[in-house]
Amino acid sequence: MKMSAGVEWAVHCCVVLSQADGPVPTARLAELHGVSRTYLAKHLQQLSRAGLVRSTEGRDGGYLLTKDAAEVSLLEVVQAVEGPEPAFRCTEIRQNGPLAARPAACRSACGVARAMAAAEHAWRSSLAGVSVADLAAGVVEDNGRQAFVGLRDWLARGRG
Amino acid sequence: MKMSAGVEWAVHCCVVLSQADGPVPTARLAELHGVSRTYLAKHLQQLSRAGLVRSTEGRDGGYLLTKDAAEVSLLEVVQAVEGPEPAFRCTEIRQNGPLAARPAACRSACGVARAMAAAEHAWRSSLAGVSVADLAAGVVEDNGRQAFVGLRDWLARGRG
DNA sequence: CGAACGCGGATAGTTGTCATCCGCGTAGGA
DNA sequence: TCCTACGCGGATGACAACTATCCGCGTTCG
Repeated sequence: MKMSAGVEWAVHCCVVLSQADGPVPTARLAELHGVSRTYLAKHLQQLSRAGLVRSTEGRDGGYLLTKDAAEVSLLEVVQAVEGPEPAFRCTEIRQNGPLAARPAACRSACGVARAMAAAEHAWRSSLAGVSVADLAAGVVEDNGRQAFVGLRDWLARGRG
Repeated sequence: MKMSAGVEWAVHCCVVLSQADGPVPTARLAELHGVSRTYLAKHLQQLSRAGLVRSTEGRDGGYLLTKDAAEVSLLEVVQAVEGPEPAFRCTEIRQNGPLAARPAACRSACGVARAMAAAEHAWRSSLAGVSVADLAAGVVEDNGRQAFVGLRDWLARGRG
């Protein structure tokens, strides 16, 4: 059970976008994080389709957060990249074999699926409780207040 | 982010084993659940290596739970099949690029990794709170008390 | 001894992730 | 008007993981 590495990239990009003054192009985000430009573009497109991010086309274009960073939860970012499907998929094996449960008893999900769903709900709730703004605050806590000052300078240099 | 289908098989097998009077061979478990015998064998070997299940070799051999069903958590079964690695793997991209965080600031995990780890901890806690005995009780609740009577009969017919 | 069983390795088919490239449309500046 | 920088979507391919099967080996019991 592994999460795509694109999730990590997407989250960090959202944190950076929360500090940007204008649109940030893919190439800048890729250079900043030291990752593949073309592949990062794919994940940014996913964020765009999910509505978390807005793209400005044409020259001087780039990406912007669509909402305030405090309104964007980590869960939204993860699901934009990973998709909404739960990790556990019940195949209803209780309906297989010689002792198959009667369909009448299968109107509700089986106990195994219920327990798995509850665990994933706990996971999603935890992610939903963290916003991009919280993550940005964590960076300041770890790296000092001037951490984002350097970032804004570097982004502005790109716009020359 | 998908979980292996083998997890579902393994969990259902544990519930069945909790109701068995003696060793149950792989072929019987596979027939009962309508799944591939050879592939299920792989997952049962994983449970065996994890110590959740004990194998009796030779003729009339098969699998037994090593502990009381109330002592076996769903988390143990999931991790026996899926492995212990977390779904999110931090690649420390904060140390990449022109504005890399100083190594000194990276002694602790980055905020993103911390949030992800907290969510996975919530997931594991939820799974740890459910035992195989709880799942068996759920089957009785859904299918009536005689659900496992038929199962025990069917398993005994195999030993006939 | 023979039959039934678990164990481990070898082997593929299929799917999903990771990554790259190209052509297209769009917007701003010279 | 043209050029350039940019996002978008499709096509493509390398690689790993999951899914599935088979075989030979050792063990146990009648």
